[in-house]
Amino acid sequence: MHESPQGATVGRVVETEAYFGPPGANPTLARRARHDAALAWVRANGDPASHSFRGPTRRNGVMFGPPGHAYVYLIYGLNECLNVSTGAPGDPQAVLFRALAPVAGEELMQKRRGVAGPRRLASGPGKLTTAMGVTRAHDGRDLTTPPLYLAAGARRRGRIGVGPRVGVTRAAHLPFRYWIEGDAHVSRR
DNA sequence: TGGCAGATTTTA
DNA sequence: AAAATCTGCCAA
Repeated sequence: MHESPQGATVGRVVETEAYFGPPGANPTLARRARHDAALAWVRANGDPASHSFRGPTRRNGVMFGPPGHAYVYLIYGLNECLNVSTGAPGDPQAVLFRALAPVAGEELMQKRRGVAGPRRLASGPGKLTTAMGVTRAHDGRDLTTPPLYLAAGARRRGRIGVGPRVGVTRAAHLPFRYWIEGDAHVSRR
């Protein structure tokens, strides 16, 4: 949910990816058999695909701070990506929000996206931040309080798909991407 | 200090 | 398929 001067936009999270840190950290996920091997690998090798893998920088500093804060960075020179820090201070984990199903403020999302069509307004990490009006100005913000915050809500029925993270070349085998199976607003491959 | 790869999206 | 275009990282 983002309450901006332009209006409010709300989305239901339908796709995320998990990122961990350097070797020896404490990777934590819901207990699933297929994750046991992956988490053991991360404990030993760290997560080379994570921005925090090589230690703190000006860009990734939020990942090393307390959980529940926005980590927003620029990718490929033009798109911004929104993450939430999830590890305890010093444990640089984060979850990338890859796609939302619009719930409210669709007109504003369309305006921000510069499109007329009602569908697929936030089906990708860059499209998501554009639609929600999230920029690097939100980097470090507490995501538990307005204007930009996460709120508990009813979860859509359906299985949660699990697979490799998109666009990742290092540690490409790790199954840390999650999506609502069958949801039309998941990003396409 | 230069070169390049990168958690992407859009257009030809 | 390829451009747009910024950052962090590593080599020199």
